[in-house]
Formats: sequence, structure tokens, C-alpha cells
Amino acid sequence: MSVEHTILSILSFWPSTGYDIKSEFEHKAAGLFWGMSYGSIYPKLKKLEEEGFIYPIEQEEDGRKKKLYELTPKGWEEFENWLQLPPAYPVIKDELFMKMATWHDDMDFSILIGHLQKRKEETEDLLNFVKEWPTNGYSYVSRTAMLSIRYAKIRLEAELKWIEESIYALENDDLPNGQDPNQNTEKLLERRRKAINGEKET
Amino acid sequence: MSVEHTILSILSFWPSTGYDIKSEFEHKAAGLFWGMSYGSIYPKLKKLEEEGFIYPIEQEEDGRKKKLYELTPKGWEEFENWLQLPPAYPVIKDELFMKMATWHDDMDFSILIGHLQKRKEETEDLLNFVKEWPTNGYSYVSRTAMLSIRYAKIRLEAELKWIEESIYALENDDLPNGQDPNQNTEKLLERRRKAINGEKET
DNA sequence: TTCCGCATGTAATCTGTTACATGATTAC
DNA sequence: GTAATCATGTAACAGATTACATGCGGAA
Repeated sequence: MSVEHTILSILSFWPSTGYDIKSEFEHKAAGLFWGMSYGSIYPKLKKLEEEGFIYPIEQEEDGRKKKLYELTPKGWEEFENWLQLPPAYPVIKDELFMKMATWHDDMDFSILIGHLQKRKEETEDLLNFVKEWPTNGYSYVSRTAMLSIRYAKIRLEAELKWIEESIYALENDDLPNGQDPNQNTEKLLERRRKAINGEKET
Repeated sequence: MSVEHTILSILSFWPSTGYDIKSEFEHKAAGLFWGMSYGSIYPKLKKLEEEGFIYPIEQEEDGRKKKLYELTPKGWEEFENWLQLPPAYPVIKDELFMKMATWHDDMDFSILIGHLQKRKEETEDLLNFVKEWPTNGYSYVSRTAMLSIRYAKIRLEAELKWIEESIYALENDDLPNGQDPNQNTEKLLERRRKAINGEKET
């Protein structure tokens, strides 16, 4: 998904400044699914204007001047054509799972448990936000947006459940059985031991 | 998470070539959580070697020469220090949810349903892979890796459930109620109508 | 009067991908 | 013999972030 189309999406709700767009991702629900920096936003707004997808409305509000951007007919068309293209499958890039998958049997589990506990708190915070958002009294949430928020809720709840199970398993040494047809755990630990001992000897 | 640490992670399992590392993300479970291209891998391997984290083992196997890389003691240390750093919270960058949240009430829902159906198939494929992986008889899956895989399973199942609910809601016009304190839906549709009609008149 | 939030913008940098070049071996 | 897979690598490019520069208005 391109930054350009994301900007068109935001502008489809209401005319916005570059600063507004950034805030949308910083403090609001859009930030759950996307993000971008000023260094991307302002140059892209310029480009979108040059290409005729958006146009600026100079505003003098409270004596403070700002540049609201609005979609042109061509901009609406581009936006809606993009909506109809099938979305790419998302990549789950999660450092926690990478680290977990690669944790050695003889490394301290308490650190991994700490990582999980931190994730638990973060997930709980997000879940609270997601639950309150659609009934906070002032935010605009369309009916289809409710479906997106429902997804976030379902997913975060599933994640929490998993975190709690995992912490329990690690604390009580009740881990599921893996699969190790070539005695890899042993080989791995042996390679590691050799490397570390070799270091100490020198 | 950096490419460098990801490479160290892969090498912690067993010495590998650049090609092996790429395969790990292409055909195996690691690809669920991460990915990278040759254009990143080979230069990084070079860099990691120069910095003393890995060293090459030239191999003449079946007459075919390849360069296996192994961790140095310094490499093991760097890898394990990295494991202990708290992982960053993952960003959920998902075009489907962005598109869904921004779908207009007077745009054809059948296209959105099509997007969901496509996602459903992709998710089912992944889920099948995730279920078979830990019992396929040849892959190495450590006990902590089993926890990661469990997460993928729980999450994909939650996703499937949500997709099915959403398709049902869209097909039967049974969408949840949103929140619209400022009549934004109306304003939005009006802005859009004006832009599109204005276009047709000119 | 000082700090914070609003507001716009750029230059340097970073990080990674795509596309290409090359060549050996193996399976059909 | 020819297509697929194994294997290594680079150059050009794309995409985005970080850090900086600038300035107004309102609150404490």
C-alpha cells in the first residue's frame, strides 16, 4: 500500500492539512493499521497536487494560516479505483515471535517471560483504546470501520489469551513438545558451548 | 528488528549459506514473521564477517562450492544480547483494514466481500501450513518455537472467524452501528457527489 | 517568558528491493 | 538438451525516516 493512497483515504473523510494527517496516525484508530512521518507526507502532498489528485484550500483560522487539502474529481476516482484492487496479504513482522522461536533451551526463560509481560501490558492498553474508541462520543466511525475495529478487538483478545497461556507454560516448565528428528537441539547447544568455551580459553 | 540480527538468528540454528537463509524465509515457518531478499542478505553477510560476528566455511560439496557461515564467539554474544532486549511492538500494516475502514456506504459492498473472500482463502492456506509444520516429520521445531507457532494458529483462527462474520454482515446488510456525532457520513457522501457531478458537467 | 501544540517544510541518511549478471548441477 | 534449482553477487533505484530549520499562538 502506498503512502499516496493512504493520504487520499484520509482526505476522503474530510479536507486535512499535513499536520492533521500525521495526527490521524499518531493519536487515532488509523494508527493501528498504518503510520507515516512528515518527511513522507509533505513531499507527497506536493506531488499529489501537481498530478491533479488534490488541491489546497488556504485557510486563515484564528489568525493562523494553514493549507487544507481536498480531493479533486480525479482524486476521488483514483481513490475509489484503488479501493477496488485486491489488498496484498500483510506480512507479520514481529520481533517477539522471532526471538521466541529462536530462544535456546538453556537460556534464562525469565527474560522471555519479561518480554511477554511487557507485550501483555501493551496489548491491554491497545485493547482498551479499541474498545472505547467507537463509543467515545466524538470520533467518526463508519459502519464498515466498525468491522475493522472488531477485527482489532478479536485479534488483540486472542493475542492476550495466548500470552497468558505462554507465560504459564514457561513458568511451570509445561512447554509443548517440539519436533527434532535430527537431534538439532543437542547440536545447537554443543556448537554454542564450544564457541563460548573456546572464547574463555583464549 | 534488523536484518543483521535476523541473520544471526538463522545461523544460531546451523551454519548456512546466503541461499539457505533466503530459503528459510521463502519456504519455511520463519517466513510467517519475517522476510528478506538476496540484495540485503549477501551485503550483510559480508558486513557481519568484516565485523567479526560470523566466519565463512568454504565447502566443496558434491563438487558444488558454497560458502557456509558460522557464528563466532562474538557473534553468539551479540545474538544473545539482542535476544534479551525487549522487542518493539509490531505495527499492523494491513491494506484490507485500511480499505475497509474507508469504504463508503454507497460503494458496492460486493467488491469488499470479494476482498474478504480472497483473504479467507489465503488465511486458510497459511493456517494449514501452520498446523502441519510442527508434525511434518523433518522440520526442526524447538519447544519455544512451538509457542510461536501456537500464536500463529490462534491468530489465524481468530482472523478466519472474523472474516466469516464480516462477510455475513455485509451480505445481509447486518453491519454494526458506527458513531457519527457530526453527520460525517452525510457530509462525506455530499462532497463526493459534488466532486463527481461537477466533473460530469464540465 | 517560557514551553507546548500547531504548522510547514527540506536534506541527509538509511534500509531494503528489483533487476540484472553469472554459472554450476540435477531432474526430466 | 533444457528447464529448474542451487548458488553468489552488484548497481540502480525506491521508499521512507531522522534530524533539522523555522515560526506562530496560547497557556502557565
